[in-house]
Amino acid sequence: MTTSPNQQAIEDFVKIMAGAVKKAYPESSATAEQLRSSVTRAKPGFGDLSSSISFSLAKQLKKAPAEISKQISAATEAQGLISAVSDASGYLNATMNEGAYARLVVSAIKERKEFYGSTSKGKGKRVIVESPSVNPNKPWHIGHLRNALLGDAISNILAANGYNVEREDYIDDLGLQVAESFWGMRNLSGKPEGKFDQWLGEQYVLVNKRMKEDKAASEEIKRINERMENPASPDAVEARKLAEQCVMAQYETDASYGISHDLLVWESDIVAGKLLEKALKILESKNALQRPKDGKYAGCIILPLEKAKEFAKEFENPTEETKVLVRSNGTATYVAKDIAFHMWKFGIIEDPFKYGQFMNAQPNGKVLYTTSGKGISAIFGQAEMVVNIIGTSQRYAQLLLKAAFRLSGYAEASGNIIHLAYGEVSIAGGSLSGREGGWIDTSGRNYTADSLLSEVKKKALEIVEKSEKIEDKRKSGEIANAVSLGAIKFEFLRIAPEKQVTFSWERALDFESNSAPYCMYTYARSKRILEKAVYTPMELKDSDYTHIGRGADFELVRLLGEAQDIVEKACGEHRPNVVTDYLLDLAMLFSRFYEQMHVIKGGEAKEMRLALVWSTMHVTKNMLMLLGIGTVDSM
RNA sequence: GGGCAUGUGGCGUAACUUGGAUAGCGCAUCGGGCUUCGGACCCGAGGGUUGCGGGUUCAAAUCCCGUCAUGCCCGCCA
Repeated sequence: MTTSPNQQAIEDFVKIMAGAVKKAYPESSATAEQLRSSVTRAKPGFGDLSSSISFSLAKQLKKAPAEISKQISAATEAQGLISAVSDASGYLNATMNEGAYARLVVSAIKERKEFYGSTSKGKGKRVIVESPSVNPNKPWHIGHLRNALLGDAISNILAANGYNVEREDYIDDLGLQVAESFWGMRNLSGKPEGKFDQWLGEQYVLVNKRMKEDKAASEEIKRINERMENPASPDAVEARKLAEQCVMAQYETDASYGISHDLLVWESDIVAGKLLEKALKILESKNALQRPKDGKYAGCIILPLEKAKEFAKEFENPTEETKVLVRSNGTATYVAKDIAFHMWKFGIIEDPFKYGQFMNAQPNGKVLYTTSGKGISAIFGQAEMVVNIIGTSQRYAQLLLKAAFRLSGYAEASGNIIHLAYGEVSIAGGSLSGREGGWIDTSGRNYTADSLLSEVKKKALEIVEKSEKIEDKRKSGEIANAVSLGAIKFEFLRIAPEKQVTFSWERALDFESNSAPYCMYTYARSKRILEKAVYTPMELKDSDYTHIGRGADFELVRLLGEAQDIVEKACGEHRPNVVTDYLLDLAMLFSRFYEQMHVIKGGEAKEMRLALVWSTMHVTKNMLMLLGIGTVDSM
């Protein structure tokens, strides 16, 4: 287990305090854990680390915090990375030994390079991330994009914490939407042109309008949908082909955003594999189900929820006493299907799938597998943890899912289903409904992921072409592409997942400050400085570490020493915006450092400062990678 | 009717899970800085009763209760 430089400093501070507390107040008790959790990053002007332990001890000691901190402070003996401890209005403030800490941070980065910041917390644990699961009859709009970007970032962050991550995309090819599109292909006159998902999505809007006006068409679509449930029917085979063609087009969007997956799971394969029947059998054997003979739910299979009240306060509402899993006509509800799918995810149900190759040229170079009627057997699923990137509107459905696991005795799995609920994306004055066509803008600038990327690219190219820093103009397109992807991804990821987003073109096209281009600029800038200095990273001499100051240089060291803490936090909270915040701090501090102290003409401090530039460059790159954002050497 | 989430300067947001010193950052506004390592930058100024009202606490943006606003959910629909 790797301990970050910051954590090491905190440990030293904790040791010092433990010794001092014992000496000053032998009658008191403060555990290492209490001391540890009392430590925070110090406010500027109060050293490097602060502890509020005196406030907690005040009650049991019946003394004023200021008096306690004074006594403890007086009893401290500096050791390790901490050079001094003082007290101020009740707080204990520790000052780090700059040279020793800088040495620790710089050497850790030199040693671990692209792995600096990563941990082995989740080593050996399989986790499935499900995202973005877009219906296979329309293009991704910017809401789906938010989902996909969160899924990609969370997957990267989990992987950086040592988890074995499986990226899955669930394709609901049996929904009414697909039946509608299927009907449209047969009955409307338009012929596919352009990108298939875009075309199909536009047609879907037309079919949907028609359904409202034309009762016969509406009835026929419903019959098609019923036939699709039978895997052997010609309609099922044809509809699957249509959906596959659409998914193929959607994966061009995946690829253009640099996103890859491991597996597509098709609803039709879940049905063919009889997952639902197996799941119901298991639930029944655990006495979690009921089959009422009369009353409101006569003929249904239901999941009673009274017992769920004990563990989820959301179930306290007395109107929700039950959830229907199978209707009286024998068809299953969404929640039932989802329970079955999740039993497969956790390996509770034996794997009935065969796997084929869907694509072999993804951005990460890996094959994209798909569930299929034929193909090879392989090890997918069997996860210990499942992260579902699904909108907040599905909160209740996800709770029912967890409840079903809990009620059937799979308490551990239930706790390991994580619903990463993100706020849905809207546009000023409207929604992005696929059905109603809210994603289509008559100005030609759509709210699709494809359209967004091409608009942002246009703007980026304008800026790039004006840049004097790019010597090789042939690279302009490539650079504009990288900058655009970064800008878009960062703009979505910097906002906490649970917050709703109202999309704005103005913000999407702003590349200044709080943005990926700002962070990428830091990288390109540091890279160029190192080139000019003809720098090769090597061991610094002891004397070099005496040239670390107390200004932006040490602040930078502090931040660099926290990278791993950030990666752990982002993972534990499932919040990529922890990483974006860190990157902004890092870029800002680097700029300040650069303005304040000359690197190449830094005299005796030159080697130390170059090492900081080199370190910042690496850490910036590592952290951007977690967000799926690449770097460019010039921009 | 019930439940969940959100509410922070004009706008977009961070800190809330785990209470801690002066609520951080960006945009916009105003003022300053390129003959010096990359100006997609930096420095400075103004702008806040953290929706509102109570409570707990030495200490509340953070925890508890109430209330208002916004969004979403509460089907044998999909």
